[in-house]
Amino acid sequence: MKHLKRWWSAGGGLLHLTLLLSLAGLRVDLDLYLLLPPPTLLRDELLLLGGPASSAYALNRFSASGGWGRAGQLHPKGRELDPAAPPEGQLLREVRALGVPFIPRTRVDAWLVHSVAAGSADEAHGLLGAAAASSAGGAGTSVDRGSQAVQGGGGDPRAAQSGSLDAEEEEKAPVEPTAHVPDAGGCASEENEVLREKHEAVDHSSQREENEERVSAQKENSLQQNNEDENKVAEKPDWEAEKNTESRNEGVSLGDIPLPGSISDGMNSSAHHHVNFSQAISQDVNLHEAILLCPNNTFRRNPVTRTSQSQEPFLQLNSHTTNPEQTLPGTNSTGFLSPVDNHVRNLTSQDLLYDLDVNIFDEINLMSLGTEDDFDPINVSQLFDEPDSDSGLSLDSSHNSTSVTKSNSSHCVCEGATGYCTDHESSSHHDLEGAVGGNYPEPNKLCHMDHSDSGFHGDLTFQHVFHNHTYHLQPSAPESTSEPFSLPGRSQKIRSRYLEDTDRNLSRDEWRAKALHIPFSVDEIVGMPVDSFNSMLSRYYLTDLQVSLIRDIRRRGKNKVAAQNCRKRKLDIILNLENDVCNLQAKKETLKRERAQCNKAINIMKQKLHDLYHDVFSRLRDEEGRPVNPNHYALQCTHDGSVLLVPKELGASSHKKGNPKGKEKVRRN
DNA sequence: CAATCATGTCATGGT
DNA sequence: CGACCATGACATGAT
Repeated sequence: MKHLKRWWSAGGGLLHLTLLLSLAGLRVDLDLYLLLPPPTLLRDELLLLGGPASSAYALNRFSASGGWGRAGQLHPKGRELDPAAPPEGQLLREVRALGVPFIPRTRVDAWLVHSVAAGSADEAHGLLGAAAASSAGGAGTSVDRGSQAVQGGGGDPRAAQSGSLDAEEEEKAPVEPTAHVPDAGGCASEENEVLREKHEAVDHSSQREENEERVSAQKENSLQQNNEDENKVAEKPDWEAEKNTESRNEGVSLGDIPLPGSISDGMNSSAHHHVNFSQAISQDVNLHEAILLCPNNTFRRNPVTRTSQSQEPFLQLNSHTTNPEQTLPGTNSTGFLSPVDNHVRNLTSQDLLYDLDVNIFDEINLMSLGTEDDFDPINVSQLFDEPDSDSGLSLDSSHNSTSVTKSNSSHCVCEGATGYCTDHESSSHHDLEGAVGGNYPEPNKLCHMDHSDSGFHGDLTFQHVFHNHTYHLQPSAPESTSEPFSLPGRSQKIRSRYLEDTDRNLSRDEWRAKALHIPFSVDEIVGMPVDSFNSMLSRYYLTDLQVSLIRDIRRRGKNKVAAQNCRKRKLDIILNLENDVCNLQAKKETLKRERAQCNKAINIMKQKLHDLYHDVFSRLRDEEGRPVNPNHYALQCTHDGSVLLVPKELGASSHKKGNPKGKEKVRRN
């Protein structure tokens, strides 16, 4: 869908509209053909792409009316497609002239049609009829594949039967993921068996070589495209577009499901039709791996669930798109249909499966991208080995899940599905966004998934597909009680991963919460009032581990804030004390200065008094007219204000006796 | 490489 | 008694 968006944003016009419709036709056909979201979702996707709503609805009406027009030409199973349609070579040229990268998938379909047309007419009618019925069914018409085949084809009942058979066997096939390519026949319908028999005379070895070359050539371009996707993700936070991208890729990916392992044979036969399907082959292989892996991953973990809940094929998902809750049990593919407006933050086992599967299909998309256009083996190897990648964390080295994906763009889908993000993270963490504040459609009981015992040790590709999911749950056990990487046996990559996350403002608790799929943000957990917090815990089905982690997060968060406040307070106190010290020191200096001034004034007063004293004595005269000696006499003031001249030796005694003996009144001259 | 700082976390006590 | 807060002590990473 990002291609769609690119084209859409590149310019409007009838050409683009036609192209969109064509692609939509392909998508819708894939939807019906491969049990992908119905055209209603396509409408939403187009809306989310930013295109005019009228166009989206026009698409819906268009598809509902069955008028696929060019879509029918694009897709060999389209309603208007007939054997007289232009050869796929011309078709592909036309499409390529429009810049449509769906060529590979179209090739496959075109090949399928041509193969069927060249072979059994009844089979062709069966397939085409089913496809035509699918197209005629229009947007939003949720019909299971079998009924489609019966209704549309009207002829070959095997087509209808094959629909359900495919769906069932698609779930069973993943039991042996490593043998998916040859075992893809497990998903094969009877038509495909016929096709396989029809083309098995072709040289397989040469085809493999050609495929390998094609794969490497395509993978070189894939990473470039992937980088473009990442850039687009970085500059485009809306997860819807990425979801659409994933959906498109899934559509392309899943589109190859009905073309089982025999498709390689079919590709060989396609040479008769002058069509190079090697690209489609590589795509088909990877996508088939993906589709095989998807249910395998989910059900491998819980075989009981697989047998008890997953009996419904994918088509059930498709038929219940408008009511996703009904499609949930055991069908992890609900991730495709994750409605945006579902209830937020209901953590369920299906939600976990949803994340799981979405991540898986993210990887699938990566692979399909890698095989679709460009592919760089070196980059891909880095993609698997790079510890700094974003989408996953391999917590358990025993899983060999060291591969870390760079398919950030696809991971945005998860975030988009959940639609709740509190962190200022780069798009690289979008695969985890759902963990914190996720959008979960139904509050079922949480299924604590333990991927550690999944025992999956597939090849690198499969590890790549699975590593995200090992990440989700690995930290759960030790995480609640210790640091993410405090255990001595932990991988260094965990540490680097964690440090990376912390560098991106992803706190430890956020990291833990995401790891345990806590459906609340750390801020919520910490800042929520206690009543709301308790009611929240009671409202959601959370495991003890999750509750414990949530409480720990709350405790740590509050204590962290308290510690910050405490330190801030302490610093304030220290600063205040320092200010007090400064103030007191300044006051002390001031007092010192005042004291000095006072002393100086006192001295001045003393001097003046002394001068006055001597001046007074110099003016005094005794009875004989002689100057009074100040050493023998002293001046003494009385209460009435008179001044007496008292002899010093008599001063003390006179003080006792009252009136001095030789007391005289001072006479001023 | 040690010292210092900043921050998170835990334990503990008080409210 | 539980929740919350304050704070000392410790660990760890950064500078």
